[in-house]
Amino acid sequence: MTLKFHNTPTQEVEEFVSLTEKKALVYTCGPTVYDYPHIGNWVAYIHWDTLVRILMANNYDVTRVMNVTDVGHLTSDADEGEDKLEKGARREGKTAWEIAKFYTDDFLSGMNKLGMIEPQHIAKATDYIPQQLDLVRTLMQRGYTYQITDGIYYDTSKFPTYADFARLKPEAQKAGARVEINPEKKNHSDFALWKFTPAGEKRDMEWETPADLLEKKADNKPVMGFPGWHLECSAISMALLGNTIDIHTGGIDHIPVHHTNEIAQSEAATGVRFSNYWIHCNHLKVDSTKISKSLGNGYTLKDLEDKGFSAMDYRMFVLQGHYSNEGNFTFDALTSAKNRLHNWRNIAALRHQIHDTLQNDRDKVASDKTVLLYAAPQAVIEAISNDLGTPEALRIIDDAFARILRARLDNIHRHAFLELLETIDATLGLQLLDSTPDISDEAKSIILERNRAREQKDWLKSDALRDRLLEQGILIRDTDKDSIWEYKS
RNA sequence: GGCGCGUUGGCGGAGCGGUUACGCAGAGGUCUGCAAAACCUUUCAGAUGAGUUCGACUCUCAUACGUGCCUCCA
Repeated sequence: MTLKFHNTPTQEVEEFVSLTEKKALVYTCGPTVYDYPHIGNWVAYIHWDTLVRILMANNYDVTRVMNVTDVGHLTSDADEGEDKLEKGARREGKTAWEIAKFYTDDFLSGMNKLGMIEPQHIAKATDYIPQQLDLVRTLMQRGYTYQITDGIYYDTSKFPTYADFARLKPEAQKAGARVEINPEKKNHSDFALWKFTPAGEKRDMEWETPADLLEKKADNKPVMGFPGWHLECSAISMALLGNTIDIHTGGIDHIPVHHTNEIAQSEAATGVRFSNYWIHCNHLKVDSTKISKSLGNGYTLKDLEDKGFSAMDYRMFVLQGHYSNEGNFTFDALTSAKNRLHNWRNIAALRHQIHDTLQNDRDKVASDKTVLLYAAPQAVIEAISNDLGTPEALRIIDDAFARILRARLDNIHRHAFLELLETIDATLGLQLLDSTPDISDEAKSIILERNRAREQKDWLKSDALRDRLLEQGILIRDTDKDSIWEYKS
């Protein structure tokens, strides 16, 4: 099967060809762990989880790295702002290290709730300080750096293709820029590789700047410092995956600055292409407007849970939209997604109610319905392989489920049905199988008893038994042949 | 000023060059011991104007409106 992705540099949907056959090296720009992630942040990770799943469904051996930014991410890219971690630490009266640990753990637990496949490597920026310093050293030796008062900077004018990736037009951009320009910088787009701790300050997180990286030293005191944000992704990616990787993912906001800078510093250092494919997801709006702290619409998973929505409900909501489109979150839309997932679960639960022999299955192969059901898993994989077309995949699943719902239980091909459910869980991570356990033997015997009562037209008894099942969270609906149970919503 | 994304039926929101999304809500009906479900029907679907085409909601261009990025952010 052909895998295709929209590749940012070419702005086209391209066929995916990996560096090594059937192996995929993937790098995901991870969270800055200074606060709870909001639903907009999670959109990206849900899409990248789908990316990993569809690679695996196409038999790729995936090695994925996600960094955790636990140092150096400034609140402003004018390279003057505070470090987010240090700021968060002051806010909560803790050290930056404690803040990083707390929010990293919270992030990982969120990934788990959302049913994500954990990357093979979760790399903390602070664990890769030597590699980052090595990268600065290489860039220095190649003449790409210069030192000013507050740090060591990358000279973007030395990298001729700097503007290409994001199709930047530096002069035009300047006109509308809201950034204060650091007068010591040679070019507007130059960025800090390594920042010096300001004189007289002591940071929770700081490292000694190696002497050979400093242009000149006034005295013999160590110069403390910390990495600029862009440096870590390059250093970690190259350390764990090599100089060139297959796919680098991120949000669209990363295109003009973060990824542009990653490419500049990585390719200047190695002389080879940093990543063959760049996949970027669009942003999520809430109630048609941007997510921002001041509007109070940056809901967290916890906020959704408090309102009665699970992480999986939210995952369904995200999968309903395409990653390249701007999404719009509303609680009505989330309710729709929740209902859809609930309906799907009830359909998944039908597998407990089909009692087949192999012989039955063989007989059913002949019918058109079962043929269509057999085609569904492949169709789902194809849809997602085509530039992560999850909305199309959901449509295919709805189609297949509608056929199942209309069919009588003994007309459903159990094997094909199970295969479809397994494919859905493998590619979309909705955990339909895990979330739909069989009912208890007691409940089953109540259903049998009720069926006997119905045969005897003892409606009083049958309705009483139905109420008893309802108390256990089990709804019964009678069709002309079967009595089917469902989970109460 | 530059770079993007969007505009679909009562609401939210998809796919597709020629046929149903789906969810929520309303109305009528079929079926049913009842309930539920399912199914059928229904309320101007495709911002506007051109173009390509035998044929466009789907491709191209323009216009209008909305919205995001160009400080940190997914």
